Order: sequence, then C-alpha cells, then structure tokens
Amino acid sequence: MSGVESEGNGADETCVIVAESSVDMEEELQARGSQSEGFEPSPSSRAAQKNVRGRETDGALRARATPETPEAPSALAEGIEFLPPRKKAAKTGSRAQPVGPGRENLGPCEKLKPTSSLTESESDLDGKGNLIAHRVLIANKREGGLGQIDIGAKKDALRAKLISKFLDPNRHYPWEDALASQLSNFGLRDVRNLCILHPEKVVGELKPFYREIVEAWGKLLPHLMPICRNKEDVFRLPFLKNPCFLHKGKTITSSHLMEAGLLWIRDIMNDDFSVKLDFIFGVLKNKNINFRKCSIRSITEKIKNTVTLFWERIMQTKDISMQNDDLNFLLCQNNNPVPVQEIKTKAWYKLLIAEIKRTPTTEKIWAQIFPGFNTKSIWTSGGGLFTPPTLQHLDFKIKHRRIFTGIVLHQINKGKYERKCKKCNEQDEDLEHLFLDCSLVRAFYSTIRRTIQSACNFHCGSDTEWTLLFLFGLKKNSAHQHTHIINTILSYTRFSVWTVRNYALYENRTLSLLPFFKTLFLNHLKNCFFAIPDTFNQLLNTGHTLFTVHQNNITLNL
DNA sequence: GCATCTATGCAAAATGCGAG
DNA sequence: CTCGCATTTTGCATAGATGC
Repeated sequence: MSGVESEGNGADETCVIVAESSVDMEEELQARGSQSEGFEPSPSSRAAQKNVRGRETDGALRARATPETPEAPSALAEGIEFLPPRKKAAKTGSRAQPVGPGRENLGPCEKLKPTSSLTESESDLDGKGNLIAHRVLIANKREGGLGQIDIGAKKDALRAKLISKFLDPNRHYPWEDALASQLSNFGLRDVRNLCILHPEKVVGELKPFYREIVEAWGKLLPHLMPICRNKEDVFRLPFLKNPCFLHKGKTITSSHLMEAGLLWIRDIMNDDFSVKLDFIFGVLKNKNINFRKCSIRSITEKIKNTVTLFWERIMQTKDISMQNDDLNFLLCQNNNPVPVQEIKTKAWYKLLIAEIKRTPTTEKIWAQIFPGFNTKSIWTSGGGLFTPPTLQHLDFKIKHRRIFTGIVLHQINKGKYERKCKKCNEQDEDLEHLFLDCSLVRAFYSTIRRTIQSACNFHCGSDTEWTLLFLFGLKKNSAHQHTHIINTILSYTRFSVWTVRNYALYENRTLSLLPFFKTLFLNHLKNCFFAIPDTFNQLLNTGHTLFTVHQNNITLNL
C-alpha cells in the first residue's frame, strides 16, 4: 500500500497531539471559544501570564533556551496539530503561526516556527523525537489512542462500500457496468476476481481508481465468505489465492495450474470432490508445461482437503435466501453472518483499523516496572473535574512515557543538557526520577497523600498503589465518591512537579512545589466555581473537607 | 520511541538430478 | 516415465541497524 503509506498518510505519520486528549470536537470548540473571550480554563496559564507567560511546560525552554525562537501563541491549547513531513518542517517556515500578542520581548531576528508539538524545544528537537505513532493514536482512548481517523482506512472503507453496493442484487447503479468491465479485464477475467487476493503486479496494471477498489476489497476479503447455496456455487469459485481455501493458514498458489488456466474448482474436481488428475495432466501436457505429477498431486490434494472443509462449513451455516445466483459475500459479525450490502461504512472502517492499529509500546514498559499491574487500566484512569487541556496533555505524555527527561535531552544535545536532575542534583533524571523518586518530589507527594487521605477520606493500601495513583490517577469508574476531585488534585500534582522541574532546568529558578501547587489548584477551583457553578456546588456537598466556599471566596484546607 | 531500510529466517513450491 | 532426495526459488514475516 505504497500510496496510502507514503502519500495519503504522510502528514498523519508525523502528527502530534498537543492537548484535549479527552474532549470531543464540540468541547474543543467551546474551549477555544471561551479562550478567545478571555476565559482561560487553565489557572496555570493565568498564573503564568503575570510574569512567566507560557512557560508552564514546553514554553519555558522555548522562551529562554532559544531566544531567537518566538513561542507559538497559546501553543499548548491549540489542540491537535498536524506537522508537515519532517524534512519540510525543519526547512520551511510556511506553516508557522502568526506572531501573537505578548511576543515583544523576543529577539530581533526571530524565525517563525510551527506551533507546539510534543517536542520540548524547537532548537534541539524540531523535526526529531518521533512522537506517538499514528498507528497508536488511531486506536480509541480506552486503548491508549485518541480515536484519530486514519484517512487511508477511511478511503478503503468507502471503496469497500462501493463493492458491497455493486454486489447488491436488489439495486442497480449507473457505474456498475464500468466496474464489471474492469473486473473482467484482469486476473480471472471475471467478476469472481473479487474472490481472490491479487498479487501487486496484477493490481498495478489497473487504472488507479479501480486499483484502489480492488486493493481495499483485498484487505477485507479474509473476513468474508462467499455465499454458496449449493455445490454448484462452490464449484464456481476460484481456488488459487482464495482466502476461503487456506492450507496451514495460507492461500494456495500453483504456477503450474495458473499457467494451464485451471482456475476454478470445477476445472479440477468431480462432483464427489475427487480430483480430476488425469484431466489435469492432460491439460498440462497439451500446453507444454513442465510439471511433476507428484507436485500436482500434492497441491491438488491440499485443494481437495480445504474445499471439503469449506463445503462442510457451508452445510453448517444458516441458509441465506438469495434471489439469484449472483456473486455475494457474508461478513461474520459476532457469529452472525450478514450480507455485505448491509454492512455500514463504519463497520468496514473498524475492520480495517483493527489491522493497522498497534497497542502502545508504553504498556510493555510499565508492565516491566510494575510487575502484575494491568497496564491497560492506565487508559481509563485519570481525568478529573474540568481538567485543562494542558494537564490532560501532560498526563497523556506521561502515560506514553513521552517525557523529555534529562537523560533524553542529554542524548540529543550533550553540550546543553546534563543527565543529572536539576532539582536535587543527586541522580540521573529519568521519568521515574522526575515524577516519583526525586527527594523534593517525595516530600511533596507525602503532603498530597496525607491531604487526599484526610480530606477526601480515601485510603489505598500499598505504596505501590499510591505510586500508580500519582502516575496515572484513579480509575474513572472508581466507586469512590471523590474520584473526580482526587484525579484533579493528582493531575495538578503531576503538572506542578513538571513545571517546577522546567523552571529549574531552563531558568535556574527554584520554586517550592507545595505553594506552587496550591496557587494552581486554587485558581482552578475558582475557575470551576465561575464556569460550572452547578457541578461545583454538587461537588461541595459530597462530604470532603478539601476546600470551603464562603461568600464567593474559596479557601483551600491544605 | 518510532519509521525506514536491510538482512535474515522460514515454509512452501518449483526444480535438478540420479536411480530404477 | 516415476520416484525420492536435495537444492533453489519465492513469498512472507520478523529482527536488527540506523536516523531523527
């Protein structure tokens, strides 16, 4: 599928996710709209606006470490960003965002850059650091993706829909004859070309549009079964490269039989499924084909076995009434065979996606670090109450381990970054150190842990469970009544650690974690108080003692 | 960490060759 | 002409190296 991979998805392959990992389009639009009206759902950004605007995360590096590079305007809240193919991205500034307000302090010879991506620093990482694979992101959120659309699969699904319309005996379309004539012009030179998987050489000779149709159909064919009402229908099927007839999981090929033009089951079999060996030998001899009887015998024996099995399967399946003997297929969904013309494009798409999507690599790594931990559960953990996109973004990056730690940065630019943690100067900074083991972080965590325990009446057993909690949050469907609040606290906890670390690394500034966290969290509560008063009031009355509201003034009990 | 390219391994099909 | 064994070819999947 060179077309799809190299062209169709070229941009998708390098796409990156910036924020809003769990909001749908509507919410995203709302968030953007409210931002433009001055409402900022992220209190962090507010705090940052005063003196360190936009430095919460990536911005820090961008603003200081590379003064010639302007920070992209509200880059982190921009949503999903598609970067052009890497080489072009590095060279051209054509996709750069216009310079927005608040950019006065930047150097004179600034160069416009694309908006933020998962990369931390443009000067060091632009175009590098592959982010999260497109194949992962097309999975749904419960599987670690973002439900991103795969355009290639979407296209194939539409092509498949075309075929299923073509096969519908009850409806006729003006373009059917054109498609039928194309199908009789290659391979088997018959509409039953739709029964087999064609090699690339054969498909390559087709006109581009029909080539796409045949290729898309080929991807779905292994899921399908041709409708056969009787033995005669079976005998009209081709047996080479037909996914119905598998031997040891593979389709059967035979250049001898192909060359001899013996393509259909009825060409080589009698009504009792015995092989017409002598006839085959005769045909091969007549056509001057060099062959071995034993080779032919073994290949036909395989065909006989698989055809017999297929026939037995046909006998077991339900009788599908057909009006005529046109070619048609069934798709088995949940053990329920459905004629293809009833299949929706979305169902085709899902089938195609299943082949492409990959489970996130990060799952394996978390499983190594936490033996016995169900790593799949991280995708349904976290979230919280009106969590700002910036925080969701960070949480998503942590889950995927796409954090540019000291070790990674050092690898990329040895002169500029050290492996050591800038905060404690004790150990090398890997992800576990950054978010869990750093001595400063640990002290902070124990405070948060005590707060959650006492104010939210939440208790979980072991230290490991707490560690997992700090990394991923509580499961969304957790029975605990304060799940939302706890997840919000934890999200801000991670975000505070990350931001304070960035101040230390990029600006040599030391901030205290706890006060920083308090400011951010309080601002968030205030925003929620004004933005979603009803939900907020509901939360107030659930019995926690985390904060109180008195005359529109929120007090944090921390 | 991921994408790309290349090398490698594997199994099945095709072929080579000698013996009968 | 057939058979058995060995070898080559082919198609496919996977592993490893490399670059970003």
